[in-house]
Amino acid sequence: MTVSVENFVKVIYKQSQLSKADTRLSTIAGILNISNAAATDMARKLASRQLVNYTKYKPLTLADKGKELALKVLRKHRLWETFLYKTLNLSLHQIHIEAEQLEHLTSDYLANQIDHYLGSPLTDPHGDPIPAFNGQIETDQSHTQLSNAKAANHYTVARLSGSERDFFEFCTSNGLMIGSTLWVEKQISSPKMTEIKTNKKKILLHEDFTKLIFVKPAN
Amino acid sequence: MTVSVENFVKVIYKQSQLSKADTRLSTIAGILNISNAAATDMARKLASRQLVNYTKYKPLTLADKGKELALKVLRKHRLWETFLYKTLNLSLHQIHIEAEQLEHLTSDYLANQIDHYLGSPLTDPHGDPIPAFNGQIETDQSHTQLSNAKAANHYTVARLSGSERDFFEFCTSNGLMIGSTLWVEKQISSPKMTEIKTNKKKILLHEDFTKLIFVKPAN
DNA sequence: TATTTTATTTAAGCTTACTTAAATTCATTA
DNA sequence: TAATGAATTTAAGTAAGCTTAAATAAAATA
Repeated sequence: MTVSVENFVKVIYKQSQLSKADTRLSTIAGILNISNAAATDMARKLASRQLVNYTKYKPLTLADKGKELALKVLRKHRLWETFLYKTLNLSLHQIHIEAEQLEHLTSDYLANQIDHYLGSPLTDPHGDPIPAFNGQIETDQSHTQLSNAKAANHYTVARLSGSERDFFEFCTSNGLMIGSTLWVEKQISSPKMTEIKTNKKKILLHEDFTKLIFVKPAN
Repeated sequence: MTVSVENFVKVIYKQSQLSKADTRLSTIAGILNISNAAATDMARKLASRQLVNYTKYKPLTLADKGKELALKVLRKHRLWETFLYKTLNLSLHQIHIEAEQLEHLTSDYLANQIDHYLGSPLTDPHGDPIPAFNGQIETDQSHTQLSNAKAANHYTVARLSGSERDFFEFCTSNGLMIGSTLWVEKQISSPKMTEIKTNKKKILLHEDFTKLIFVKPAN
């Protein structure tokens, strides 16, 4: 499998998992930074290889083999992130950058060795679930975006699903780490913002960030 | 830089370092498992990019930029080998297999982090020198191939420069590891073989292996 | 030195993964 | 429902990295 093919199915998979799933061709092409024409081409080719279900003018979906491949790539990505975080202490942003490359040239054998070394973790340092060797993946339905959290409630940070350096630096410097608790002061509707309290600090967060922060009710 | 380009300059560099340096086009093509025509093509292209010195019908040599690139790739390869050996305990053969892939998708930043984590080692687990960030590389002239060692002398194993599983498994199971000492009993000329003694065991080694085992006089 | 063998190059062609530009289909809305 | 605009597809073309087959140059040998 080439890097292009792996990224293509990976992006479709990730898009299909979002609350607002959008797997239209132009969306996929946009994320991959290729032309729509190139995406059409790839879609047809991968359909002939039974990786993608492709009907002209319809959104793309993954066939079984394509989903399997996407999960394999995602597994390698997240195992690398966890491994680099633990051994080399790279930042949340940096592990993503490096894993984005390494995921494509990692053998199943090496992935399993890393998994074993780490004690088969269920999530990576961003809180994203790590698919098992057989493709099984935990999908905790109790997670909600901070933008949808209810005011006057305690929550625990469960996932930081951004990929930009600014986002991670903001989170790190404001104590928004996996496992930390926060209090939702209030939700503001226009522009969509959320006021929260962490460790005595009050922070006003724009939707751009609250959509990327997943929380679950604190026990 | 693509994988093909990196491998091309890497192979030229490694060939140029051998005692019997052979950088003819067909030799390079053979190692890379591509046709001579493909190698000619690549040589011309890389010459135009100032990576390779190419004169029709002449052996290939590296230009400064090409040597720099080769050393960068080699550095990443050997850092990965050392890292995987230390953290994951992979075998001497396995670290080579994995590093062969990872070397191409590793940022300079990540390589430096690995280097720092390892305490800037001078050699990898096979005894091969690790180029520094600036391209400096140790070339210990006191190493000789076991096939050229003098009979009735003590030596220390300094490098195991093969890449096949069989070779490493043989060395491992016969106590031929970096740093272990051996006594050269005698050299046999036809067929070229070497009789050695390690830890009470006597072993008769064929040139196929003794050419790959580098030793230095034991102190 | 002439001939043969071997190495290298040239030529033509293929696949992957892209591009831009034009044509077509779909969805929306007047 | 007909027109408009956006999304998608088709068409034509490019670069990288290969292939095989034929032509040519270099090296070896008689």
